[in-house]
Amino acid sequence: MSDAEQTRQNILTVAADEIHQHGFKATSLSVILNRCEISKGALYHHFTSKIELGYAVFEEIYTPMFLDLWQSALAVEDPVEGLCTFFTSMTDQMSCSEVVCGCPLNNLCEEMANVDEGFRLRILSMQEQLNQSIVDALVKINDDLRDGLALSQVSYFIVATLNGATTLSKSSRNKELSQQVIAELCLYNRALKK
Amino acid sequence: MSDAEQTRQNILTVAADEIHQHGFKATSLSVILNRCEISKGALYHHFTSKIELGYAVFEEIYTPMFLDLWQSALAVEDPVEGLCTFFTSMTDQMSCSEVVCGCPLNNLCEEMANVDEGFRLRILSMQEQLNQSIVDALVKINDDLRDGLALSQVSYFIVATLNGATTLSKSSRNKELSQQVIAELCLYNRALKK
DNA sequence: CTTGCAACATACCGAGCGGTTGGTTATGAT
DNA sequence: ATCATAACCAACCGCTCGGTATGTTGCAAG
Repeated sequence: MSDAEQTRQNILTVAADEIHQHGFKATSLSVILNRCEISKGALYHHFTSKIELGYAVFEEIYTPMFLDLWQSALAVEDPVEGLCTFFTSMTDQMSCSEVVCGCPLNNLCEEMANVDEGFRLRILSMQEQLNQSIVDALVKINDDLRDGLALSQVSYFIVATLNGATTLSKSSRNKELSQQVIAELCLYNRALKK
Repeated sequence: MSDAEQTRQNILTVAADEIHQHGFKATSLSVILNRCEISKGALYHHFTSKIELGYAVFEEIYTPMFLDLWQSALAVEDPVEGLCTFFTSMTDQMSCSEVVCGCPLNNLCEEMANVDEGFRLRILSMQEQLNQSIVDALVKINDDLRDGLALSQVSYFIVATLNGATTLSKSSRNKELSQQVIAELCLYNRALKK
């Protein structure tokens, strides 16, 4: 990787971390510059504006990380159990700081979806991709599932609950609440089967 | 109501609306001043700082509005059905702008809980109150419910899902997603019964 | 060996922010 | 009628923000 590309990647990584911690608007370019030990000229050489940097972070950092995580949870023989173990192990492994910061994509959706169309469309696209992935995985074991399930609706329900769980635990500063909600979510998941 | 109190209430109402629309940090005092047609001196006569104004909005506007809403949904013969009709009618009646803005308390939790301890504790207290109200309502019809339910866990699950639903629909700019999640939530709710 | 452009660095800009200061007007008790 | 104080106003302050204009360095092609 060339030096320039290295610099770009470094900016993206640091920016992703800052945005995760403080949100997009509260993320200061000067902090990114300090952490990267570069000048403002360097940043604006690679990105035309703050918001373009934000889009790049979304597309090149958050999106692949997110999709890979869910894909690995769904690409098992029993995706229902795959999701349950995914949710449980995720919350168990989360550090306190991660609990407080929440899910980067959920955060961005909350903060930016109703403010910036570029972010909104990117988030929307991701949500639709994710929903399709879950539906596909559930269709594969359709014979084991209860009749009359609206799978797309079920999928959105699962994602919504998960996001709500992480938001809830932001106020309690611990993962207990999150774990409770996820325990209940796993009960719901398993009840999808016959 | 005295003129001074009128001014104070006006500030609170306008600030509540601005915070709902743009979040706390992005809410500009000068916008509030313009909308209220008062000077900065007037605002700082009634509130010592921006964040104290935020606390006042939370306690005097959001909290009573929120608790009353839930209380009226729960204070019926069958709270399970009460919640279902509450959720459904709420999303049905929501205007597009309300869909985009989301729930004020959920927004504040996302934005401020991990930044300001004053907000965090107020939000946490509200969540605990709300959870207790739901649990109390469910206990009353315990005989009609399935055995072995963890009612507090169930209650947090419901709230988390509802919050997640509003967040989801921020990116799609319509209430379809929200309605789907809530339809599924009603199925879950009714399945709590024997 | 030069020349050109990518890859940075430095210094600065205007705008908006929350907050303060010093004054003015209205009100209500004495 | 007086006078303290509540209620309010206008001007300003320091600061940080995203963004820009200009200058410098290094490498790579010709």
